[in-house]
Amino acid sequence: MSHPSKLSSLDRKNTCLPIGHMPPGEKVRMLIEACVALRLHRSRQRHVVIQVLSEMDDHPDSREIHRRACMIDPKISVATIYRTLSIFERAGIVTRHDFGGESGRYELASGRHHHLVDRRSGKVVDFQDGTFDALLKRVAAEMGYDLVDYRLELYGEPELPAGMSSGS
Amino acid sequence: MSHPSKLSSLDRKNTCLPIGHMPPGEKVRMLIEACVALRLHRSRQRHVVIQVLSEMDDHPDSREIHRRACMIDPKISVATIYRTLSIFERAGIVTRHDFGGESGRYELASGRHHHLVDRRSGKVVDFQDGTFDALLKRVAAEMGYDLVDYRLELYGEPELPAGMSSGS
DNA sequence: TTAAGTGCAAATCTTTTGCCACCCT
DNA sequence: AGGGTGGCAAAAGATTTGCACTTAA
Repeated sequence: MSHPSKLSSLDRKNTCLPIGHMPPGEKVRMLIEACVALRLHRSRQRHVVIQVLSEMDDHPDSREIHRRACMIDPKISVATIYRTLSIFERAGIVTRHDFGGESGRYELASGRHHHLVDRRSGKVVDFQDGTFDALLKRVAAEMGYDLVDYRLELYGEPELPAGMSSGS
Repeated sequence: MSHPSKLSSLDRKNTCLPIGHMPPGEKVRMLIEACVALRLHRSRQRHVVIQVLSEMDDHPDSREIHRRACMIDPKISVATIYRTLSIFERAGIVTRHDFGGESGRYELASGRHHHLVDRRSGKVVDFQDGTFDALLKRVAAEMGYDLVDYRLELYGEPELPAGMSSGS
């Protein structure tokens, strides 16, 4: 707890940023705004992370995010990456997933959507479907619970259009 | 890969053992049978793990499983626990989950069911619902994928029957 | 007999932290 | 000025692995 910052009040908020498919530049602006709201210093490193996050369209792990950050600022440390991601996660700016099992993978929190992991390539496809929310809320209620959150991940193999050589 | 064993052929099979709510003794018998099928030596330690797995009705992590195993055989090592669980997982005998984030949690693979994590107590409630399978298969197909597997976890807070003091 | 299995400790890997210098506000 | 921050390296925690010894088949 050497870096408690003043997140306490903004901790655990459920709001997601209204980031759909806006251009990176706009995301950057929005993330900086979020930092201002959080009363975080706008340090050079923080800005680098923001830039990396804004340009992501996949779900990289911490190591990969660090690598990308290093391409902008070669001396940024892993600790900073972890600390920043951790703060951003608690503030609801990014979401951390545990897809494979190895290391956590991140993405910008952008409203409710789900993931389909391509077992062949490891790629993650995002998709939306409002059907689940109501259905799952009902399921939880039947067991006596208020649905706070849920995780839904599909694992699939790409359908082969016709006869194609399959790997492996 | 110093212990490749002969799992290769039985690797990645999708079949789950038909273990519903059968008594522990029967589970033990069934797991031993599975070991025979896998051509695994029936060592003392392996039997201890089987016994522990058979008596579980929760979702303990490796450390907890080791602790329980130690109550039967105090000299069983963590390495053995990990190695055995790993083999069992690859053979489809147990399933490993990443609920919290800390360490993996295990359970006997017993057909399709889902989890609702009680945010208040950390307890995990299992439930079944055949509705999802067809629905998700369709969703995946719409994106051009064959649904191989999926993960669905609900996080909820227990509904308070009436007026009760809430924690936090 | 002999390959699989085990224990132990060291090695990996990911993520967190203590400490101190430094920069943003 | 002063507290939030970043870097570095050590720490922590989970899981894996090399090696020599046991043991099931």
